[in-house]
Amino acid sequence: MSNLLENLNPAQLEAVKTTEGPLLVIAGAGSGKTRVLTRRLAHIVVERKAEPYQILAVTFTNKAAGEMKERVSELLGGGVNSLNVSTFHSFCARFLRNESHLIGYDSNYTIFDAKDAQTVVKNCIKELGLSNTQFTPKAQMRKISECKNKLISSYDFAKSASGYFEDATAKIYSLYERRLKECDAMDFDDLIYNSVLLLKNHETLGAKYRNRFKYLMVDEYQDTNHVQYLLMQYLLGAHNNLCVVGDEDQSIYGWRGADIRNILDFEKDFPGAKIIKLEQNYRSTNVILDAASAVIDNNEARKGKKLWTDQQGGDKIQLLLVDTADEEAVEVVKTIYNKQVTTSLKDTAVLYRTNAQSRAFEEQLRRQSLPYQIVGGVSFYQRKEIKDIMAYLKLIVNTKDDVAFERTINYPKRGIGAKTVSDIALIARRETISMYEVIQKIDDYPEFGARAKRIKPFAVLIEKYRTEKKAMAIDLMTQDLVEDINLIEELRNEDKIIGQTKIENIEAFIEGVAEHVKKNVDAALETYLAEISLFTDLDAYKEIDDKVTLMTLHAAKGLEYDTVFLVGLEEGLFPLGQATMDPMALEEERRLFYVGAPRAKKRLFLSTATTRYRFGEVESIPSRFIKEVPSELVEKKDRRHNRRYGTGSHSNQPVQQSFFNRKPAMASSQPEGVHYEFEENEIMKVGRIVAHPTFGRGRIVKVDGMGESLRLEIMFSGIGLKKILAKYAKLKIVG
DNA sequence: ATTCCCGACGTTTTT
DNA sequence: CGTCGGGAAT
Repeated sequence: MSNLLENLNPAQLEAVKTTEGPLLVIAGAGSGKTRVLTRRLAHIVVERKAEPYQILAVTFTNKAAGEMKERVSELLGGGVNSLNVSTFHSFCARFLRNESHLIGYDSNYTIFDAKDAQTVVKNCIKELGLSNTQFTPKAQMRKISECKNKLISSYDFAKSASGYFEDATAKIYSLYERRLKECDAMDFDDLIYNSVLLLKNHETLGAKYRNRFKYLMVDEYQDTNHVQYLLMQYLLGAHNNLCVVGDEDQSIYGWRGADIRNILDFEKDFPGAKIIKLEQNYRSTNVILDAASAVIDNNEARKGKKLWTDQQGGDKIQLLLVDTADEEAVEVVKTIYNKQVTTSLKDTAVLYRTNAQSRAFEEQLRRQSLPYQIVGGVSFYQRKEIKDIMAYLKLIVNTKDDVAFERTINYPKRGIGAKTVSDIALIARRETISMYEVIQKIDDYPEFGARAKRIKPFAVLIEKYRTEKKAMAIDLMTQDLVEDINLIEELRNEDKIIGQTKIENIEAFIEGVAEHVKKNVDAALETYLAEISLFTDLDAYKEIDDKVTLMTLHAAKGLEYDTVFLVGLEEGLFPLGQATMDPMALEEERRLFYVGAPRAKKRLFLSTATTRYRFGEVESIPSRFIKEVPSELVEKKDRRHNRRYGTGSHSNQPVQQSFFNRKPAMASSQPEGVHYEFEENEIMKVGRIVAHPTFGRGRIVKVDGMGESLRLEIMFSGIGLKKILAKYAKLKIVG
């Protein structure tokens, strides 16, 4: 197995061979980080320093964990199942399955996703009688999450809270915690938070795990937050064998509590730590690296590192200037289309700052019949129909899960209205039992009259599957359940067209369960649910298909493509909104650019539009990041119809443009500063034939309002009458 | 209980 | 254009 140490540059070799004591590996983009991590792990095993199960390696995504596991397994000649390579969240979830009884949780506790958690917060705000405009679930959830990431309990928070707003948040936080506990549920943050508390407060437990793991490794260390940092501290035994790999310049999760100090202070935290820098890049051309380096050089908070490559030169970076987001998509797709001959589609990616930007590209790619896939956005497991069926399964596993109860009790319809549900909730609170328990004993509560009859079958149904899940393969059980509740029928009735895709999703879900069963005979529903609760869309992504990939910059981390289009480089979009005002946030945006650019191996395209719709139509000015790229590395392509603005010039007079008046304006190449005040109705009048991106062709039958609030009623062939707000619908006039 | 219509909101990034 | 909540109609 001596080949473990072959084909490594000196720094990489050093990192692989340094197995003892604290080690920080600073790994620039494309510097062979994964190679080092996997070789190092395999090296420890081969040298018999530890058994595979005594090594713990943590990453952030399931995908990264899966890859690492696979590659280590290959290096070791396969068949090694006992490797502990997992994400922070899944490691903790498993840990808690074994140990959560110590904090009063059942081992079959439920994991609430972000949306479930927010629903609970919303209910708490309502229950406390607080104004839901002053206290939005989103903002409160964020504060709670922030606390948990810093290991601040609701109790601690309440103690230090001052003023009306903080007091209210404290109340929401503690009620939220109580509700979670009552549901036997944890949110994402709890998984790590509770694990840390357990290790901290139960000395014997801590000792057990510290004894067990002889080597710890953390990938993407720059993205760890405080609790994650603590988790590693509590797992780290006296041997001090902690290896962290990261790159402070790639820290892009500050908004999720990632604490860049973890990596910056590593030497302070672990005296005598060895530091190895991997600075040779094996991925991108010199041009691309120079551009990325030049931009990141504008940041203050960094250790300083210089990436280099021996691939000299390379294609210049193409800067594309266009008028609108739509034309940006047209130009990008045109370029992809022409490049197909030289670059296969699977080696091409379009990266953007926000998911909302994907639409225009999707539309154009579809128009050109170029296959594409979107990574991220609405994940499969977040779709309504999937969450619905999962809610049934969750309730079957954990009847205390009131969120699942409320989701399933009247879907598909059983004639149980809001009133009955809130009555059930009230009694559940009063008796401190779960909502499900209330309906099980419904006859005991005189509050329910004849209505109770309608609820009973639901309890019978759930009980049936609680028994069935013990005796039956879970894929067959799920299939049964779907038939039992008539879900397919229900979906078909809701909407003919949309229903069909939902039905397909349900079928795909069942297929997924079946696959899981194939891999794990006797698979338990409990563990399967736990697993998929931590899945993301990213994890399913494979680069096998020959498709163009569309995703956010965040999602692109760790991936690489021959050709990359970095789009929407405009002030306010990238860097995004508030970040332009806040220096720290701006640095994070800059790091995001630094993460994104070297995703390109050979060719990098940047693009900017001069107008873009974001909350009304606003004029965009080019991103400062464009100016930070040395101009000799850039080739400019101006595809604007109306070149009123230079690349860097600012127009202090925003041009009021709506979708409708823009078209004629462009055609007639107007001089600067002209306002195009068309009477929209001139164009959008009854009888006109228009094309809608999703509904197809249709005829305008009614026009209402004007300007921003112009409303149209359009009769679409095959679909029917639709009411549409013209401001948003991307309509084209056809006749 | 359910359905439908209106207005008000909203967009970062994700385990 | 989505989702959500409120309120009225059925």
